[in-house]
Amino acid sequence: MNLSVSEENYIKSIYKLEEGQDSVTTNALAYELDTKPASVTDMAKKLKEKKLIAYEKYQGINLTPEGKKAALQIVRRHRLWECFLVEKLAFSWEEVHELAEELEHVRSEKLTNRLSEFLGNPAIDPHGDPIPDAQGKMGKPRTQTSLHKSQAKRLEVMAVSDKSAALLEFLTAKGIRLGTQLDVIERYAFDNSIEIKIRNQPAFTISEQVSKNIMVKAI
Amino acid sequence: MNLSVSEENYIKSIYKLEEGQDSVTTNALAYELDTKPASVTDMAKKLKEKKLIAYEKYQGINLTPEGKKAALQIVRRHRLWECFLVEKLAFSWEEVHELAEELEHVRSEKLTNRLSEFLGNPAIDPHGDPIPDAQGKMGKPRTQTSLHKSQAKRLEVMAVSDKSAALLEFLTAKGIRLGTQLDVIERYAFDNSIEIKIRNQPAFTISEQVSKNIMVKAI
DNA sequence: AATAATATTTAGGTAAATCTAAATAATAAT
DNA sequence: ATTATTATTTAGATTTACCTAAATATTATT
Ligand SMILES: [Mn+2]
Ligand SMILES: [Mn+2]
Ligand SMILES: [Mn+2]
Ligand SMILES: [Mn+2]
Repeated sequence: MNLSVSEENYIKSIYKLEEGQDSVTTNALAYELDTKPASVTDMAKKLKEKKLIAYEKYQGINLTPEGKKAALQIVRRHRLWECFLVEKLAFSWEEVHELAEELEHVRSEKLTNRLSEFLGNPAIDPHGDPIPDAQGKMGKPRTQTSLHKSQAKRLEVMAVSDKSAALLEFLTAKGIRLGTQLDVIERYAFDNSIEIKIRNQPAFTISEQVSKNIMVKAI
Repeated sequence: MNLSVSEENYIKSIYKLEEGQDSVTTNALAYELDTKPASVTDMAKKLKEKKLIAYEKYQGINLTPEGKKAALQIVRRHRLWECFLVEKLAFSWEEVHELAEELEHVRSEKLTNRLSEFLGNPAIDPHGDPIPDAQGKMGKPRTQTSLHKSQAKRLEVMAVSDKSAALLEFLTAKGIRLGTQLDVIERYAFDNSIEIKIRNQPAFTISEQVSKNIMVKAI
């Protein structure tokens, strides 16, 4: 199956939005891809024709097994390139998503597998997300719990779900990265903000929007 | 100046064909890009509009200084990725051109410069071609002499001008790579074939098509 | 159940990059 | 200097991936 760059971006976004939800909505996909609902409907017809998605008018979109397989290959390439950029070229985690968005479209299994090998077959990317293997097998995310929902007092940061440079820069500035351990000092019911503390540094408060996107594990 | 992938491929091909010639012909460019002359005329108008080429109906095509600058950046990315693939991912020289043809279109100066640094700022690519620096400065090819034209008896292979997998595989099979030293045993006027010998190995004969594409330096 | 609000699709269009076939210009051969 | 050949351009289509505006479905609210 030969996919265009645009088709690949759709497939990848559908895969992302499908998680949790039982089907992906036209508007959600348009928003995710920064395009218009009418364009999504057009592409949905095309991807259905190619048997990569199940789609009936007004019924939402789901990947077929074939579509999911394609999605996992794209995700694999995306995350491997992110690793490369961070580990070999010393990019920071907020710079790599955008570049990987382009590099992911170079379709060569040999290149992908050689790159993976070169990086030591990494299992997670710079944002804590698992990397599918050559067969498309991917471990479950190491945790599904956000700092926002977690009840624990002492936590370790396992992943970040929003990959915008804005959030990632903010976290870096606050000293929060993968593996960072922190204590929850206080939760404020009024705005769901959380006061946290890293090691011996002074405590500080983060908003709900931030804590929702930090995935944690109790320690 | 924001160029599409297609525009970049045109610019790069014009740059390549311009060398030696004083201008590039519609048909030559169509052949090089594996497209039709009518398409070239269309694109010529567009690139002229963007001031990347000088073009008048029936008069052939030349890069403007701006166009040349753009071309050198693309060539730089192409050749750096080729180095990466060969030196870090253990690809052979006949596999890398096609992959670099795609990777070259990821436009990020930061990525390009970091990649160059990671590779130790290489000066030549796996085919012996010089790599432009960040400013677009490129050393002259180390030699302009083909094995076909050279009069010398003892030579060193400096570059290969045809990047087709067919030729490169052939050369590899015959034990010819960059830096290989060889002796010319005989030149046959009938078909311009040449008998050569590498070290202690038995001599063999190569055709004119092959010897034309091997760039050499007398030693 | 009727109406309002929201979501989705359709109709009809645009821009980029290609194509084929036909027309025209430039060059080579008589 | 004609004529033939080759090169190039134009005219008119096609495909992909978008768009806006209008129509239609679905869902939520009275
Ligand atoms: Mn992408
Ligand atoms: Mn990532
Ligand atoms: Mn290319
Ligand atoms: Mn090369």
